[in-house]
Amino acid sequence: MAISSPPAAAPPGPPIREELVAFKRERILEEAVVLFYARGFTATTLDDIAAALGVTKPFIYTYFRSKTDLLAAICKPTIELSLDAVMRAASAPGSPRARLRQGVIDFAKVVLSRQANIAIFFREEKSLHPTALAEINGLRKRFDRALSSLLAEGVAAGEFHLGDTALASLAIGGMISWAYTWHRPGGRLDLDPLCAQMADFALAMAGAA
Amino acid sequence: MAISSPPAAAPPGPPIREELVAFKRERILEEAVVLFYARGFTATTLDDIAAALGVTKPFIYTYFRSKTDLLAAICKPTIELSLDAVMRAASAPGSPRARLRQGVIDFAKVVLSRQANIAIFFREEKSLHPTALAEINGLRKRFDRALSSLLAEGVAAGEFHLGDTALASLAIGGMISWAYTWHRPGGRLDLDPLCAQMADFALAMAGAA
DNA sequence: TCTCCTGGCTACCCGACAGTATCCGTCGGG
DNA sequence: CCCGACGGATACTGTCGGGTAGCCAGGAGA
Repeated sequence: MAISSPPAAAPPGPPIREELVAFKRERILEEAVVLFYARGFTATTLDDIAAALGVTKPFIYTYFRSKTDLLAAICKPTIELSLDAVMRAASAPGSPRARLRQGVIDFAKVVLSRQANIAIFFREEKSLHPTALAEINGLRKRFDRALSSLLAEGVAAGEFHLGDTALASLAIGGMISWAYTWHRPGGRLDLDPLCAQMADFALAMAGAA
Repeated sequence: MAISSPPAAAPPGPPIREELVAFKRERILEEAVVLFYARGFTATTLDDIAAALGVTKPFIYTYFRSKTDLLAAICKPTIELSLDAVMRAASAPGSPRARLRQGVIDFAKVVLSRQANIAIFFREEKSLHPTALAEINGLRKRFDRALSSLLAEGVAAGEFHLGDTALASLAIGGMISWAYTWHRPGGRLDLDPLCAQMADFALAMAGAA
């Protein structure tokens, strides 16, 4: 289901060759993230990305079908990681309280460690191919549902106190997601205490005082 | 020699003419918001906007200097309204608790009623002229400071319980701002109850249980 | 050393869009 | 009934960026 695989890569190819291809793709993505984040998607040309890599435009075209394909490859895996974080929390053992705390921490870590990717997704959503956008929005729906049902579980267990779990999941998700807007790596707070405080806020919102 | 018709719009110009100009500017902005919101800034051409208004491109150029000027005129007043909401709350009489509640409600109303403008700002930030962006970011700084000091006041009064008021103001501001992402007018919840619930979340985060 | 063949580069095309120079119809005033 | 001015349209230009066709270098095998 490789959303963006090299057009003419033979599946049973030589072993090392595949790794080379993967490595090149990864380097292209890295540089693209830096530039898209700094200048925006449309303001960044493929020539810019190629120049940053010390290659030329056709090089990129041998590893990605199009500019929007590149964008999708930046956004989708990051959203998948966010979903993973909350899914893990939803299906883990332990009290809803502990699981919510851990889920929020893991999700916050994804947001903060892949800040640029997150920012690019939310800013450039409109530039994604409709199909890719639909896939990603499916992931986001599952994210909200998982968080919401974890909250509902906590309410049923008497640990949380809130009326509208769907709204609360949007509020909690929003509070964390928003961090891509203001977080500056190497700022006043380190990653771990920051995530811990966010988790405290989330627990407060859930009425787990 | 009272030549009574200044060629360009002079401050003491004719009375009704000014209103006409303001009206045309407003209509242009309205249509631009709709299109920028739906398709994105760079994907929308000035010809598109002109067509939606039933006019042509030079018409727009007589009321706005450039495409980015149009963008600034969409974003800045909306951010000003947000700042107003929290400034009013900060300098109002009453308990910190009541003022935080009201401030959050007012701010949420700005976000939800001008959802498209907010979305455009956060998505197209990079397309703003650096000067305009700097002005807007100044407003946002003041927003955070005002909210943060209201929280500090509540802590001093013993009504709120939290350690880091600066972080809390980012978290609360983020939770509300994020609503532009998911709110659908005419959805499950009406405006007023929605804002009220957001205010409850904010109070919970402030430790005002 | 000759010859494929693969991977990357040079050089180009084409469409699109911001911004502008110029023209035209209309309307008020004399 | 003419004149001048103004609002707006038509039509053009310059530029820029995504995407592609075709060439060339260099290594591996014979």
